[in-house]
Amino acid sequence: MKNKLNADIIDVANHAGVSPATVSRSFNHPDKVLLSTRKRIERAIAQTGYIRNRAAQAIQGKRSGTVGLIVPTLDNAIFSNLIQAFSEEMRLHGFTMLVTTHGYDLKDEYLLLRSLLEHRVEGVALIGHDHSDETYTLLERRNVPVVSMWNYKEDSKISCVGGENDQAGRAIAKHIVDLGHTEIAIAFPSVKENDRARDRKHGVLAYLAEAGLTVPVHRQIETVYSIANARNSAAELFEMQPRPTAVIAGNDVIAQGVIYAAQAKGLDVPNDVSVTGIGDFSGSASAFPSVTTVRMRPNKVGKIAASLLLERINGEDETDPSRIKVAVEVKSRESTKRCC
Amino acid sequence: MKNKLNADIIDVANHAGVSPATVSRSFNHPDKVLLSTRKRIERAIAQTGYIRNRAAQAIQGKRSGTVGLIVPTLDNAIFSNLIQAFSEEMRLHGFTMLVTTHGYDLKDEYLLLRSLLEHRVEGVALIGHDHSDETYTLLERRNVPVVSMWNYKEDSKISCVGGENDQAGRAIAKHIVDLGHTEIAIAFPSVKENDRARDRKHGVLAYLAEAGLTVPVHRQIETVYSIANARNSAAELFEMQPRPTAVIAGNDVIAQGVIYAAQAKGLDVPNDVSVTGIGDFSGSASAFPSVTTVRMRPNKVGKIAASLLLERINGEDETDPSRIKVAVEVKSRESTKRCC
DNA sequence: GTGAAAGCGCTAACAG
DNA sequence: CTGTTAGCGCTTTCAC
Repeated sequence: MKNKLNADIIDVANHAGVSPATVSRSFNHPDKVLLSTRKRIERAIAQTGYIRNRAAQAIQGKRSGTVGLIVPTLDNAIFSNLIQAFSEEMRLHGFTMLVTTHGYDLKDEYLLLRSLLEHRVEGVALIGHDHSDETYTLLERRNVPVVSMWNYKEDSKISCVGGENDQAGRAIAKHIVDLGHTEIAIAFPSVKENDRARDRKHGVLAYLAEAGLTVPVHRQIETVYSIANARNSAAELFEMQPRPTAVIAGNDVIAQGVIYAAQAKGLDVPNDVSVTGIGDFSGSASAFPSVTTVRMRPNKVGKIAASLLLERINGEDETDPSRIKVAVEVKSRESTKRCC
Repeated sequence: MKNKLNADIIDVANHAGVSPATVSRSFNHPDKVLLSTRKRIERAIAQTGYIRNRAAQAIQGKRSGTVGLIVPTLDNAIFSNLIQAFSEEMRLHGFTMLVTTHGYDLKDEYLLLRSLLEHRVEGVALIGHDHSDETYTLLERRNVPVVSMWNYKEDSKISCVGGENDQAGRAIAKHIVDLGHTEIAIAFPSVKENDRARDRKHGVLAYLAEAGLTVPVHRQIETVYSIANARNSAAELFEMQPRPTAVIAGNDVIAQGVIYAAQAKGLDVPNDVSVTGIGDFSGSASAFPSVTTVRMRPNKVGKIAASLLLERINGEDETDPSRIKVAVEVKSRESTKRCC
């Protein structure tokens, strides 16, 4: 009964005068242990300063108590809400989250997945549907519970929870068209390896086309995901003749950049130009002017995705993918106005 | 040599015609294995689809390949940059990050720390210096490499990397005083269990006091960390008589909310009122008006903290805490102007 | 340079 | 309800 630096289950057992198995049981099946012995064990745990070793537990081929999350980036607000919601739900159920970022590089994503699997995560959450073949193959081969967040897709290979980004694009385009705008510009991030942005952009352009409106290439700007970049890239938009009366941005951060760019040119939003985002990030409703956008409900998505994943983790058999659609909805606010 | 679902090291060994020990070695001490056998093993790995089991590795009492990160929240931009930088550096060195959030509840933080230790993280990163006694005790008792990010403190119990938040507060207060403002208001988050906010606020008030300025209580508003809340809480500020000519906010998000509140009241920033933040979050420089703030260099802090932690993890002996001060610097921008 | 064998800390049967 | 036993998958001496 030496005083090791880090007590193990045997030390605790000795201290409590029981066998290691009983200590183990009191953790994993407390109902199968007499209350009095459980008390004794608890005291022994406190005395020895014992902390369970999940690694030793995980090695039994069972629960590691972890889930993996792979996101493109943590560096901005996009995924913050989603991750927070997902994380909280997971924690509520006793899971710890391993988080990694691939910086929109799907080659990297595969490597990250591998490393998560090395840690024997019990489930994996990804963003969207653009993943490398290797990623999909590995997922299937290992038969890991997995869920894709943020984009609903009717025929997704894996379970998914999210809004229809295509619909989001159409909806916001409709909003602008309904307001009578015809001189329209768009500002989107790169759609490479990013199905969310691609779907949104496609939805916007498709709706506009159906409405008989085309957006000339010089009015389609591409910008990376930051207010600064969006503001810079958008500046040129307001020098064109004729000046666009509406700018549809791929997300709220870009929209905010566009608004700043307009204001810096002395233009008023929405009187001189209407601007829309997609996402309804926290802050968009409180900005001045508040930003018209499409609500995507990241909290809901994160929470549902976590539940779905937990179900899969605890479930016996792997059924077909579940797909849960979270409704998107245009939030009309101060940054848009009837045209001209 | 059956085709198990998930190959283990023995399957690989059989496939390669070597012993498990050699396979293990080729992972952990590749230089101790003949190149030719290593090749053979690699092929076997590919064929079997083997993925290392870190849990089994960690159980040897050695490397788990993980580090833990405990932050107050992921839900907003504050820590995004910091986390991203920290995470990237860790990943570069082969570590995977376990992330948890405590929602500014230090009781919870302790529990989270315990759960991270259950997973045998090799090191832990925390935010700031406000932690429960239990947390500090546990850290010391287990002798876990640990680093505190985001606030420099000369006499911290544990290693730390960050700017001096007290100085940040003083610096921004000086900026406002130098511009001739005397009717000053402040808008800060709760300083309970949050040493960063407390130090900043203290710095601001201390500097103002030294300059002979006091901020009456009704001009000290408390707001939670969001643009929406800040905007709401700040609204009353602009109804007071005399109206403050400057508002010092505890961070950039709150500053942005204050700016919107002012604009919504028809006030011009900075002509009617100057507003400052602290933090220089991404976006603050590109806002319109751009926000005068104090640069805290989250990327630098995150990266340095990671390096420090890695040093500790790899280092033989635990020396005294290292403390690295990252210089803070006022960024004077459009949201502030000489008074009256 | 490689293999055999003895655990790492814990859990899941199986007895009792 | 509790103890005994036999591993989980891997790493690390120690021989060879």
